[in-house]
Amino acid sequence: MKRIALYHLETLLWIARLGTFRAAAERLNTTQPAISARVREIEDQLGIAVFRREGRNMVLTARGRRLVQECEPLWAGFEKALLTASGFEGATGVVRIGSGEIAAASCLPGFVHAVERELPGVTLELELDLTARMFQQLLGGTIDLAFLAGPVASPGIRTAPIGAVGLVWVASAATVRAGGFDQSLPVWSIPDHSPLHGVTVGSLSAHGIVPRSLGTCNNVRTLIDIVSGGGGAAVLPEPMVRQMLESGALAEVLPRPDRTIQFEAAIRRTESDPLVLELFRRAGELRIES
Amino acid sequence: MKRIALYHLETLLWIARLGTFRAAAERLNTTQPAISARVREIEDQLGIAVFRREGRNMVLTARGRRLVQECEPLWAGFEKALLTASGFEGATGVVRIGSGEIAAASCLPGFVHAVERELPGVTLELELDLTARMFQQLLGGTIDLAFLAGPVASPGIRTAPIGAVGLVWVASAATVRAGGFDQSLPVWSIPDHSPLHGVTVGSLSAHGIVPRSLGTCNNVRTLIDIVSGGGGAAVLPEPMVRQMLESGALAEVLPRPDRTIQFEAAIRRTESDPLVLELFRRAGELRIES
DNA sequence: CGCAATCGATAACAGTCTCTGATCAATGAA
DNA sequence: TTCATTGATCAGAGACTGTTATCGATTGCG
Repeated sequence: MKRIALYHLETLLWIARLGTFRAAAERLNTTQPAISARVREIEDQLGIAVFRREGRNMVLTARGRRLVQECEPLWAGFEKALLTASGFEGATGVVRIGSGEIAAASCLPGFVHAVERELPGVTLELELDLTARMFQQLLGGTIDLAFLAGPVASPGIRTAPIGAVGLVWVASAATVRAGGFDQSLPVWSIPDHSPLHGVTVGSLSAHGIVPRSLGTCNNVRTLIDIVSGGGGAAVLPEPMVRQMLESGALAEVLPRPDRTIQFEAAIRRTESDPLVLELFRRAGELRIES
Repeated sequence: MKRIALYHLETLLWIARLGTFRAAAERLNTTQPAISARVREIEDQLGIAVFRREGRNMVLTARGRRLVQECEPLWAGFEKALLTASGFEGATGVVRIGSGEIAAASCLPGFVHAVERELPGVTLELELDLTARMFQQLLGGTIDLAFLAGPVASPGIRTAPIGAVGLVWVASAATVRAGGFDQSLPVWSIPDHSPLHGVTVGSLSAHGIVPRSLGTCNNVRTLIDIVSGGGGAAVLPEPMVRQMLESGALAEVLPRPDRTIQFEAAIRRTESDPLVLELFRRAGELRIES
């Protein structure tokens, strides 16, 4: 009984969350046989069946479910006790972070740097994806913490604002020299998932402009490449193009839109891992500014 | 961080209780170097000093003390969750039981047998000692559960009555044939720690008997040997001499005293180990009768 | 002061455990 | 059926844990 370690319980909790041994193995950075072995150890030690075969999946038995329920708060409390004891300096573990591309450009460098400086021992695994998919991944347990653009709200998700960045209308210097912003200039934007899209459309109609075309690209870096290559104009986050504006590669072609892009950090509302909560707290202390 | 197991915490808790690594090692049925290694593992994992050298002892640091305080209920919670999950059938561990000699004769056989039948995997370590010393051992953590004779009360100790046995005045058959109980017959008893002593003295004065001598022996079995060898008369628990009464080796020499010997189970009031609490609960369900 | 007792640290070695990687059987979907 | 997925199993390598036998440091006692 005493030979049950914390990672046994952690394993149990992640299997319960993710549904399969394999997913838990991936989440815990190990292999499926190792997960099987841990489960078998738990069952041997306790002398009960925690899982029951159901088709090709394993499902918690009644006792197993109860055990998980009882252990979850205990495990969280335990992690918290250990982490606070070491002032989070001895924090160890892997935290998966998802981020939208715009948020990544603005938030991730500073955040990652701060974590690596203040919490060595914590490994971050970053994954850039669309905001929409991020929610699934958060709720599904594939990621623990997300950085998103635009005010979002969803049941089961807890968010904290971490700042905003201004927007600018830019086009390549060559485009400006060739006549500036007129109706013949293509406009590029991000698919309508993103708040950037709304700002682009709104700003165009506010200026009474109907562009020749409104192209979209789901990758902001590529979009910048397109614009800087003379492909048209776009509304972009100021920090992402600041350098190119300063170097003259890009130029502003319309007044800056009033609206800003809000950034938020997000976690599961039911998150109990103290390390994730601590990272969320620290993320909330980030102040992103133009 | 995840590599900390439950026994690491248990180790910490027992060091905190007992004061030295060595004592904890003995209590946990292992060696002192193993304890040192566990402590080092905890400190390495947390990156903090849990103990500080103080003369030739190790003392908890402020952080260490806090960690212990926070972990104690968590550890108990884990143990309880695991034990209840397995219905105590998978219970594993060593529980130290202290017992007075009289209580041992009346309570231990049944209790030990029940535990071995219903809770295989639980190892009991029995130690017979004087009631007075039992309290020290309980409070000091050397034993976890005690069986005692006579109503006792002490701060820091929780007790539960588990029954009573009647008393008989006995002497050897030879002694009875030689004239029965008269003033010339020596009386034997236990030192005044025990309630038996009070009963012996009270019963003598109630019968107006002043014995030739009142010897004491701190070992009841030896005392029985003395009496059955013709050495005198004594007040003894009925179950302990029943067989010798039936076989005729001993005979009753005075009316049975009204008073009985009460038996109680005792644990630390602060006890948190679910296994010990469970054994205490089961002990409380014992019903000892004459 | 010297001596014995106690405390904890350390090193070497043996035994055990745990993980990985490569399979295999069972199940369900195309 | 064929293929993809899930978990079980097994052999081997590597890491970990515990024990024994020591050591240095400190304390208490003559």
